Amino acid sequence: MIKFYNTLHNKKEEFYEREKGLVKMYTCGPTVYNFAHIGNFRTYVFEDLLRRYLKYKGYKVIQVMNITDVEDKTIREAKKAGLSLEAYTKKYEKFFFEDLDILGIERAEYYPRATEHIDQMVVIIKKLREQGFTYESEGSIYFDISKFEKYGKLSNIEINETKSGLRYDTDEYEKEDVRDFVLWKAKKGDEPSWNTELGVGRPGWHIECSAMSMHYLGESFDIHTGGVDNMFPHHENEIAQSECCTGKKFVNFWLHSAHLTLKEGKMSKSIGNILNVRQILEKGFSKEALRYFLLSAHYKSPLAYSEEALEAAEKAVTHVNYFRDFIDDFKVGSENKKIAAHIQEGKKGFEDNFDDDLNSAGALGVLFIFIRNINKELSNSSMNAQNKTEILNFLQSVNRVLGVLRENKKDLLDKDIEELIHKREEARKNKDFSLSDTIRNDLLSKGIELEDRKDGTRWIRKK
RNA sequence: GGCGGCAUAGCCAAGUGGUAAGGCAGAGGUUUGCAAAACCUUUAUUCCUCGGUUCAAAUCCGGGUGCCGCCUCCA
Repeated sequence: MIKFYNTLHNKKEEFYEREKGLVKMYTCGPTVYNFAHIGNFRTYVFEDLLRRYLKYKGYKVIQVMNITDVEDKTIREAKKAGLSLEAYTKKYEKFFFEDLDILGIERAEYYPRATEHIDQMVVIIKKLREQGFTYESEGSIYFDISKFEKYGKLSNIEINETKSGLRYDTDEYEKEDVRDFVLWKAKKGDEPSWNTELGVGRPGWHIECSAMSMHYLGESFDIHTGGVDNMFPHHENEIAQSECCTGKKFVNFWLHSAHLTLKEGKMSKSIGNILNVRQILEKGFSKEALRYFLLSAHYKSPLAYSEEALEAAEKAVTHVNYFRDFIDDFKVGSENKKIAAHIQEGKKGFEDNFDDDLNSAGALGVLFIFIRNINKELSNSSMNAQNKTEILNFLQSVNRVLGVLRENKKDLLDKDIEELIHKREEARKNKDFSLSDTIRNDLLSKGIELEDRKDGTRWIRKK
C-alpha cells in the first residue's frame, strides 16, 4: 500500500489509480530559456523516483512532461539572442535532455511542446468562454476566478486576504481583478503569434499545462506534481480552468516537492544563486553523487546545498558501489543461510520506506544497514553462488529506483590497467617497491584506485 | 499583514505515542612491504525553549524563540 502526501487535502493518503494497474501522471517541465539549475533537477529527480517506484510496484506509468517554449521569458531571451523562438528554445531543450541523461532520469512517455499544442489550448479557451468563465479586454482573454468557487482550495489561499499594499504592475495587465489570469494574450509588437479563432496572439502560461495534460492523459488523471512554488498560482489556475472546462475533477493526487536552498535562500534564477548540472561535474563530483545528494532528503523537506554535502554523497555512493563490486568479485564457497534473511529484511525496509510517501532518506538508511550486515556475514564465513546472485539481484532491484550504482567496472574493463596491475604484482614479488609504488600512483592519478587483498589486487574507478 | 512549513550529534538526515536509523567527519582495531582503500567496533541519557496531556512524548496540545517558503515570474 502506497501513501502519498496529497497537497489537495494536506495529508497523507492511500494511493489509488483510476484505471487498474495504470498510473497517469503529469509533471511540470522546464521553461527552455536557459540551463535548468540543480534546484529544478531536485524536482525532476523526485518525479523520477516517483515514476521508478510506481514501476517497481508493477504499475504501468504514462508520464507527460511539458516543454514550455513560449511565454514571456523565452520570447524575451530569444529576441535578445537574435534567434527565432524555435531555434533558441530547441537549443536549451537539447541541454535539458542531456542533463536528464546525466542524472539518470528516465524518459517520460511524452514531452509535448507548448507551441505544438496551440489548437488544444484554443479549444479549451473557447469552451470556457462559451460557459461564461472568461471576459475579454483589449483583445486578451482572462479567466474570471470569481466564477470558480473552489479557487484557492489547493494552496489554501483566501483570495480576499491578499497582502495589503501589494503592488501589481497595472501597466501590463488590464484585468478586472488582479488575481484573474490571462488565457490568451493579444499580439503585442513583433512577438510570436498564432492566428486562431480567438484572434491573433499567444497562449497564457497556465493554459499550456491544462491543454497538454488533458490531451495526453484525459480530462481526469491520477497524479500531478511540481515544485511548491508552482502550487500558487499555477496549479490553482490549472485546476480552475480544467474543471470549469470539463465539469470533472481534474487530478486526484497533487504532490509538491520542496526547494533546494543556499545560504541566500532558495536557489532561483531571480536571486542569481544558481548552479547547473555541468558546473557540479566541473567541480569534480560524479553524476551519481549529485543524484544521491538530491534524493538524500525527503522530497518535502528543504534540502541545503553545500560542497560538504556533495562530498559526503560522493563517499556514500562509492561505498555502495564498492560493496557491489566486492560481492561481484567474491569467490563463492558454501551456502550462507543468513543471507536470505538479510535480503528479505532489506527488501521489506526499502519498500516500507518508499511506500510511505517516497521516503528515500529512510530507504538509504536501510540499504546501508543491509550492506553492513552482509559485510559482517562475509567477514568470517562464506556464501554460495545462489547467495551471491540474490544479493546482486536485490541491489539491482533497489537501484532500479535509486539509480546510484555506477557502471559495473567489468563493463568497461581496460586492458592496459589490467596489464599495469600485473606488472606491479611482479614488482611486488621482486620487492621492487619503488616501481610498484610508481605504478600505483600513476593509476591513482587517472582515477584508478588499487586495493591489495589477500586474494589479489582489485581496482575501482573513483568516479 | 495573511497562509503554510521546519527546528534531532561537528555537518547532512530518518524517525509522528513505547524508550534516538543511516551517511559524512572523529576515535580505536583488523589488514598491509609501506600506504590507501575496505571491513569491524565506537561516538546524542537525548531531540530549540517553557508549560500541559499520558503509565509512557523527539513524536500529541498550548505559549515563546529562531529559520524558511508562498501570497508577484519561479522546480
